[in-house]
Formats: sequence, C-alpha cells, structure tokens
Amino acid sequence: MTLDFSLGTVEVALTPLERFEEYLRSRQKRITKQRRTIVEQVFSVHRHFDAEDLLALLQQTVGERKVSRPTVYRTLAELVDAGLLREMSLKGRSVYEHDYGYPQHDHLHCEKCDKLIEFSSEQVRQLRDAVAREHQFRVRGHRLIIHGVCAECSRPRRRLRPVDLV
Amino acid sequence: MTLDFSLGTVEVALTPLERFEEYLRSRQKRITKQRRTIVEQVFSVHRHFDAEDLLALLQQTVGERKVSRPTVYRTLAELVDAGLLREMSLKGRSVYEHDYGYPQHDHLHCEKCDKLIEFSSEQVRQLRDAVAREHQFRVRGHRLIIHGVCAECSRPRRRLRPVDLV
DNA sequence: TTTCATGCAAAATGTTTGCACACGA
DNA sequence: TCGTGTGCAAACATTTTGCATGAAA
Repeated sequence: MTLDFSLGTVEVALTPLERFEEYLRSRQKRITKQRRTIVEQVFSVHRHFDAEDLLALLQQTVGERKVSRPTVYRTLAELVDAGLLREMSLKGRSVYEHDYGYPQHDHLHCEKCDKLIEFSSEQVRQLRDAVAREHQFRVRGHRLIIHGVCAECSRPRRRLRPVDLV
Repeated sequence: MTLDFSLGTVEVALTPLERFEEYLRSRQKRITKQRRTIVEQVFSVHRHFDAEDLLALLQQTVGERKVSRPTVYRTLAELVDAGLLREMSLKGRSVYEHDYGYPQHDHLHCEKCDKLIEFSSEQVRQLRDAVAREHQFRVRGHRLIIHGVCAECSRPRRRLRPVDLV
C-alpha cells in the first residue's frame, strides 16, 4: 500500500464495536455474531473498500465468521447510519471508509490507478459553511473529490521492474 | 421556478450541435438523426437529468424522433467525452448537466426534495489547485457536493410541492 | 417466547454488450 | 459500397427484497 493515511486520529471514548453496540441498543436492535464480525473486520485496517471487498474478506475466513451478501449490505448501511463509516459514490458504486475516530478530510482520486489520496483542509469546511449560510441551507456534510492523475501515474516509466512494484 | 440558475453563460463560438458535429467529424464518427435529436433535446432546457429522464422525453415525442435506451447511454457518454455535458454520481446513478457554454460551479444537494442548487466559487478552484500542486497531482476536474436540507424543506409546511429537479 | 436478524433465492435498478440490420459518408 | 450506428434482447454489476428459518433478548 503506497498511501499516506497519516491524518492522525480523533479522540474517542469507545471502541468502534462498543460504539456500534451502544447504537444498536438505543434502537432495540440486536448485537449479533455477524454484526460484530463485520465491525471487527472493517476496523482492523484503515482503507477504502466496497461491499464486495468486504464480502470477499469475510468469505475467506473460516466457518463461524462467514457473513452473507445481504447482511453485509444491511450492516454497512447501519454503520453509516451509526456514524462509524462514511460512504461515497465512486464509479457507480459505494465506497466506504472510517468516520468514527478519524478526522474529516477529502480526496484526490487518480483515474489511472484508482487510488484515493486523503487530504485535510480547514478551508473546505469554512467555504462550505459560508455557501450554505448564504443559501439558508442546513449542512449535513459534503463530498469533495478532485479527479485527475496522481504523481506516480504521471511519471512516464518504461517498464515496471520488480523493485518498483514493492 | 424555485431554482436560481442565473450563473450567466460563457461565450462560445459554436452551438452545442455544431460543436458536437465538429467532435464527431474529428473522430470519423457519424452525424446521425439520433445524435442530433439528443443534443437538441438536451440543450433545449437547462436542467439536471439522468438517462431515464432523457429517454422518457425522447420516447414521448413522435415517430422520427424516438431513440432507444442503448443509444441514449452511448450518446450521453459521447457528449461527456466531447465536453458538452458534465456527469456526476448521485444516489448511485449518473446525473448530467450542461458544461459547454455554462460556467464552472458546484452544488448543494437537498436530501429531502432532491433538488440541486448551483453555486459558483472561485475559492474552490484555487483550493483544489493548491492541494493538487502539493501532491503533484494533475487535475482534470473536481466535484463538490454539499449535502443537507434546503431552505424550503427546513421550513415546516404541511404540504410538499412536487420536486422539479432531479 | 417473542421479536428481530439472517441466508437464500429472486427481483430490482442502472448500465453495457453481442449481433443483425440500417444508414451516413 | 463500406464501415459505423442503431435497436433489440440479453447480459451485467450492484444493491434490495420476500420469506422461511435461526437466534438474541
């Protein structure tokens, strides 16, 4: 993985799983084996992923930890609702990333290698709030994606030697 | 009309149709009845629309001007490629709007009535370019959508008016 | 023991493709 | 004529749903 995700973290009192359990209890929903498995899997690594990525990860684990496709979709929606994940639409499908315990940020998206580079800018937030105020618009969030080609994909290279592939 | 689209226009030498024909010729593609019909329909009104909206409009016109679904999709992709339309992903599907002859802008999206409100900000562009420079990222464009609830939908009223935009 | 969640299969949605025929250049 | 575009039907990718069964509380 060649990505820089070092935006730091945000202080949170509970682990993602604890937070999700709290959310579930507050809605009289159940804390099931599958929901626990998904939260654990999702928060074990910081990266962008879609429903199929997650499903594949869950399917390759053994016995007890298998989760069906519908449950993956249903649980992802709940995690977004609970504020644990952020969802964005990329190339026609939903892509997810950590929200809980992770600072607000936006993305550069490379159209060659599909990489998502995170960046953080206080200005975006300020601008957003100013525009919204002007339109008497109640903000719930925003998505800013800058499309283009990343540094690596711009650098013309004749061939990828094994060393380059890291 | 509840929307403010008065961002003005950008000076262009050719009509959208002329511009598209130029594009087609430059790629040895053909100027067909269907392609002409679609460009005319699309540029007859300034509004946001998706493939199904356009198809419905085309299907309800008589005889000669009917265009099939695959051709609508194929032509929309060509119009985006030709720089006549801008595409954005909203709620899992592609939404289009005029690009040629229309100034750069971003959107506020109301999650209640689904309305898209346009706004223009030089700051977004500057910020975008600054961030890109910092990451040696070659920018091709960006999409900024501010999600939330618009002024009308915030004002509690007993009856909802029909949504006039995608 | 009473819900609510799960898994399965099937459906729904939005979009793309293979192919025979039509048509613009 | 030649080669590209069209329309049809079918395929596709992603996500959602109905329903019988299984498991939290």
